[in-house]
Parts: sequence; structure tokens; C-alpha cells
Amino acid sequence: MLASPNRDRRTERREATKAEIVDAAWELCRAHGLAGLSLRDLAKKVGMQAPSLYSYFASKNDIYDAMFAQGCREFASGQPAIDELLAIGPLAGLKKLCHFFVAFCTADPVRYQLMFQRTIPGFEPSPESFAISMAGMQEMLRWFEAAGINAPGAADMYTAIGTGLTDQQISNDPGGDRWIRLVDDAMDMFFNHIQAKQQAPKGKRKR
Amino acid sequence: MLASPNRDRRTERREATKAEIVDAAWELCRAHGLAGLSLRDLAKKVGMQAPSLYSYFASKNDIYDAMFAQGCREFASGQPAIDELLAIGPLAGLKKLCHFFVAFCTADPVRYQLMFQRTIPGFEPSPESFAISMAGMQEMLRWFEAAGINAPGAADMYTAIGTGLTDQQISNDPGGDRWIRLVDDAMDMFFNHIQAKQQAPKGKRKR
DNA sequence: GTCTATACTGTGATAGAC
DNA sequence: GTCTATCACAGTATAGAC
Repeated sequence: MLASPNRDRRTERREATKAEIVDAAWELCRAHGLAGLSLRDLAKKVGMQAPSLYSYFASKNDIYDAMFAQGCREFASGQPAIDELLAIGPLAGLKKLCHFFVAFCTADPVRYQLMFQRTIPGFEPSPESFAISMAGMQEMLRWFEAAGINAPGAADMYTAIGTGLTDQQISNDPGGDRWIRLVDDAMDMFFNHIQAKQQAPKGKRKR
Repeated sequence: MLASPNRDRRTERREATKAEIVDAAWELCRAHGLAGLSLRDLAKKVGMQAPSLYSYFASKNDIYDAMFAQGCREFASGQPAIDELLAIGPLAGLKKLCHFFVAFCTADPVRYQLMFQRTIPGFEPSPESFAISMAGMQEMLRWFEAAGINAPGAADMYTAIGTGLTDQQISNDPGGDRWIRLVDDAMDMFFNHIQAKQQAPKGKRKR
């Protein structure tokens, strides 16, 4: 084997540099837009020449991919745990989950654009990054099932409401709370609706 | 005055060429993404050299602006008229309006991206184009009022639901109908909710 | 392994000849 | 109005110094 005492130090240093590059990329994207990222600016910000970035990332899209993966990890680690949601009941759980989602997305619109909108031509997350992104979604679906929210289309309806509130907030009131204020009301509406549906399933009178 | 019989012919021809350029731009954007538009490709498609485009449009963003305005006109002319909505009642009106919105947006995701998401760095619609874009929104608000839908936040909640269904449909099931199928159900949910709110206003018992 | 230097191709945009 | 020529900038590839 080629393992040696030096090896950890080296890869550690390499990973630290990669993280530094990704952090600088976030800053530039927040300033100039996601698609406005320039590798030359990025290199200058971390004290390199542009081509040197290629010893850390294979391409510009590879940098976007690292940013995407980091965003997914932040999302997964911040999302309320299933146990916590189960403890407070379905309606309060919906409110907590939706508040987290909207707050996470509106806190960094550029991150939202990268993670949830497919807006960079030619970029799509690598299979590895995509797998990370699905984890949070599946966590949500597990809680829905455990909480007894299982009307057909209920999960899809929930994601539509969550992204809709987020989208309107970011597009039409950036920095404000005009749609954030509606989260609780929207979850009341959603919860009443699925409860009514689950009590009187479609196509049946009360059995 | 400089008006002359030739003048109309000239401006007509000029407008026709501008329209041809805009149509070609749409085609290229649908093929390569909104941000993937190249002026050289566009010029080639209409049989010009790249710099010649600048005698018709002041900049690339000016072309985006013309596309934006065209999209807004298409939206305004396709949107169901207030009288038609009033005739069928509030719930059926909500369903018709929302179906139109979702169908319009999903029919051309690139147009949706340009009109409803702010994703091109440095582009924002000119005041003239923006005025066109507000017309459709105000039409909707007038109908809401005429139909008696006036609970606080009701219009904001409606736009959130409409964009949310649209967004999920485009992002997660392009070309399909997984969220389009939920439009009627979502409008039932929304309508029940605002009816309940308007019958028992927040903060008051039944008066 | 990490960086610099150089260069190739393509981009939006401008100047000026015709 | 439309062209050619050109500019400054982008992403990217490669060669080679250390």
C-alpha cells in the first residue's frame, strides 16, 4: 500500500483549500449572481491564478457541484428531526417543517437558486451530490407517513405550498416577510384539507 | 416635420426584423437555456453578423427585455376575462384562472424562467415592459375583489399556490402532469379556507 | 502535487468603413 | 444599415517551473 504518515496531512490541506475556494465562490455568487461567477475573480480572491483552480476542480460546473453538495448537507443537518416532529403533533410539525424550509431558502436566495431551480445551463448535480439532496426529501416523506399524513398527493401538495411561499417571498419581497407570515395559515389550510379528505375519501360516501 | 410616405414602410420593416430576431432568440433559448443565448448564434440564425444586431437592440439585455414584453402580452391576451370568471362563480373561477396560469408557465419553462424568476444576472425588465407585466396581475386582483375574495393575504396565498404547483411541475416532472393534476384539489382547499376565514374573522368570535 | 505562463476559442460590445 | 476589424473579457487546455 502507499499509505504513509504524510498522506493525511496532504489531503487535509487539499480539502481545506477546496473548502476555501468554495466559500469564496459563495461570496462572489451572492455579490454578482449565481451565473455571474468568474473563475478569474474567484482565483484572485483566494490568491491564485485562474488555471490553478483546475488542480482542485475539474471544471466550473464541478465547483457548482461542490457548492450544491455543501448546500444539501446544510439543509439535511438543519432540518428538524423526525422524533422532534412526531413529539409535537402533525399540525405543529407541518408548521415547524415549513418554517424551516422557507427560512433556509430565503436566508440565501443564491443557494436556493442553485439547489432548487435548474438555472445554470449545462449544470446538473453529480450522482453523489444528488444522493445527498434526496436524503432531506426522504426524511420528510418518512415523517409524513409516521404522522399519518397519507392522502393521495398530500406530499406533493405540501412541497408545492412550501416552494410557492418561498418563491413569492424571494421574487416579490426579498428581505421582507410578506409570504413568510403566511406559513402558519397555509399549514392550517393544508392540514384541514387533508384531514377532511382522509375522513371522507374521494369516491366514497362515509363507510 | 420629417414625416414622409416612406417612413411607415421603413419602420414596418424594422419592426418585422426585430420580431424575427426575438422569435429566433426564443428558439435558441429553448435549445440552450435562457442564459445560454449567444449573440453570434442568434445573428447567424437570422442571417446577419453579430454586430448588426446592435442596430436593432441596444444590448443583449434589451433582447431579453423584448422577449419579456412579448411573454407578458401573450399572458395578458390568454388570461380568462373578468366577466367570464364572474359568470361561473368564485370556485370555478379560481380553478379556471389557476389552470390557465399553470398551463401557460409549463408550456414554456424558459418563458417562465424569464418572466417569473429573476435568474439572468444584471437583467431586469424596463419600466415599459414591467408595466405590461403588472396588467395581468391587476386584472386578477380586480376579479378577486369583484368575486368577494378579500380575506387578508388571500391573493398572496393564491399566487403562492399557483407558482408552487408550477415550480414543482417544471422542476420535478417536466412534460408530465403530476402537479397539474393537483390544481383543482388545491383550489378546493384554498376556497374552503378563505370561506371559513371570511365567515369567522380572525380575532373575533362570531359577531 | 501545486502553481505560473501562455494561448486558444468564444463571449458581449464598440468603432469606423462602405 | 450592415459590414469588417477589434477589444476586453470569459472558460479552458497545456507546458513546464518548483
